[in-house]
Amino acid sequence: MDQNKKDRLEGAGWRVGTAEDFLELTREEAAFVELKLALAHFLRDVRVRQGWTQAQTAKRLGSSQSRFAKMEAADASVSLDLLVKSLLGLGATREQVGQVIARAA
Amino acid sequence: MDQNKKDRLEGAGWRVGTAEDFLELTREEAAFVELKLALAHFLRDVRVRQGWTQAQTAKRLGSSQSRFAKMEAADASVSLDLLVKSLLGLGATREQVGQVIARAA
DNA sequence: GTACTATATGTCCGATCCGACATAGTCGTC
DNA sequence: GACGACTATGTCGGATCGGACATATAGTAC
Repeated sequence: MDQNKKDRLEGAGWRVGTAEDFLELTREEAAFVELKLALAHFLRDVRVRQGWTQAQTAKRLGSSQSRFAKMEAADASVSLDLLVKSLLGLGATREQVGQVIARAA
Repeated sequence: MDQNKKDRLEGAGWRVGTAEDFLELTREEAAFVELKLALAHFLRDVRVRQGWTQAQTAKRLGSSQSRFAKMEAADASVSLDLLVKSLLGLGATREQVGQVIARAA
């Protein structure tokens, strides 16, 4: 974000900064959501790389399209358990999951 | 396990093999429990390294001694979410968590 | 053996999660 | 612009999780 836009927004009563600042997350809360986001993106990658739709993939996992969409969106209603189990269920390895979490992508 | 013992046990009606075979876990179920175990051990390491008791550590996290004991034991009633949040809450980094999951310890 | 501290196990109930369904967007193709 | 396939969002009932408490077990010092 450039400085002009920042100034304009702040002038209009917005606080501008990182998601952490904005939502006033603690360090560990921020780390946790980033971690979930990383897994969610990886989940999408895995699916898209196979050329599957959300509905197909969900069925394969015994879930529903809507929940799978929420997984990919790292929705607040999806747990780390569900994300990790889904990744493993789609063939990802423990090593891959760990690397994604550790940032290495 | 040596072959003699294996034979004796199987002769007595036991199936002998890995935990995976015994409990008939699928590959991803096995990977998931191993992953939880790794985090649970790491959690204990972190606590012990600081010289804290379970009760002290639990209080610090806003939890109870009994639940913390279950975390360290990777009890079935403990989620990945709780394990990861607890580790981050004790100061572990995302990178460390990822490495533990990826096996590198 | 008792007393004390630390850890483990069992249970309860309020909170959160998950599959399912409905429905609303989005993007092509005709 | 209507249709179709895909994805996103809202909600609900049943299932699972989590803090708390009680209690059991393990280890140590006296």
